[in-house]
Amino acid sequence: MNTDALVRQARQLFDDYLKAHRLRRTPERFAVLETLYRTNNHADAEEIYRQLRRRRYAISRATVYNTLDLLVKCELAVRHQFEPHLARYERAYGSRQHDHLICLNCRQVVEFCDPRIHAISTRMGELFGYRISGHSLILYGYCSNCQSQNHHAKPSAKSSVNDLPKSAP
Amino acid sequence: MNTDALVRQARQLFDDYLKAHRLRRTPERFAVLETLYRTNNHADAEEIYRQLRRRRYAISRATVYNTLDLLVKCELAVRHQFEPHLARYERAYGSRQHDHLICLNCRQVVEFCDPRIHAISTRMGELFGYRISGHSLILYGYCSNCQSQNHHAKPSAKSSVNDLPKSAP
DNA sequence: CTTCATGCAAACGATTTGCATGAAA
DNA sequence: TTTCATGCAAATCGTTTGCATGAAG
Repeated sequence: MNTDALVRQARQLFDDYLKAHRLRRTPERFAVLETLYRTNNHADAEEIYRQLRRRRYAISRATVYNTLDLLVKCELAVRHQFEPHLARYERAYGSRQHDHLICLNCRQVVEFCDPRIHAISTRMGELFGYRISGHSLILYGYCSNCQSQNHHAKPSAKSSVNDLPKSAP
Repeated sequence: MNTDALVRQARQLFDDYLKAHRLRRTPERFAVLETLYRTNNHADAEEIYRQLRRRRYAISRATVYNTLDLLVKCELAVRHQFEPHLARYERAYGSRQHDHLICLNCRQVVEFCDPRIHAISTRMGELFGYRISGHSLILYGYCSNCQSQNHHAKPSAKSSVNDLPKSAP
């Protein structure tokens, strides 16, 4: 998977979408798209904002948020809520549907696919008369690396107490 | 399932936990426990707070939050993040493990079980060398009732624009 | 009497919003 | 020239925190 080619295609799709919806094709919007598509996945708004700033690209947080919303709307991005108070974004074009496995200590995210999830969706939809439009499956645990070490060790520099989800696990 | 009996048992477990950890057995803490266990499930902190207030029980929001955290810690409650910016709590004693199906229009929550989820957890844990400690599966869709009506109709009085999760589906 | 939980109000932090400016069409 | 997106700062809102008071032990 050539990143440049992927970015070019995503740009084209975004351009088409903006045209079709009579929205403005501003450089800021394309900059956010490109940053998301070139960033290691699962970035939050602040990461995208800082990455653009690091490249001395002048943009405001508000525009980053607006554009991410737009990208979700046109299905070029997916929004995830892995933990409370922090939305993470992932590119949606050029990658197949998958779910996530998260390490509660180092927060590493692994992606996986399992056809049984789709089967469960369909089955429950029928059972309860719902028209299913999507799902979110997150497995929580400790990666092999963190299992060897002490789980209660300080999380890596980037993270803080608030980073660990209080939900689910 | 007799609610009174359930509450009594949960109270006992909480009492034991507080004693064992040398924490104070205050009336506020038991009031929150009881409210959670008597409330239709999936209540948020504000609902619990208002319910206590409605019964003219004087308590502060801070205490409600503190106690809910405590209940999660001692595994008498589970915290869910069905939507951004709002944690919901569910009693954990006296109900078996299950997952959730949520209507994107009326926000009704249905619970379901499917053994395949456990199988998936185990399989992925092995595959990636993770020790799995929990999971969260949420199916999003439209319930039969909301399918007949217009999905874009105003959500019910209690909810607002912000209520609909922007993530996942 | 000595903690420790409570209540209040202020602080927090991610996200949203209102409005004036400036760029896209 | 006419929108409409941007940038900024202020507002929002669920949740957390600091500190003085009061109750549990």
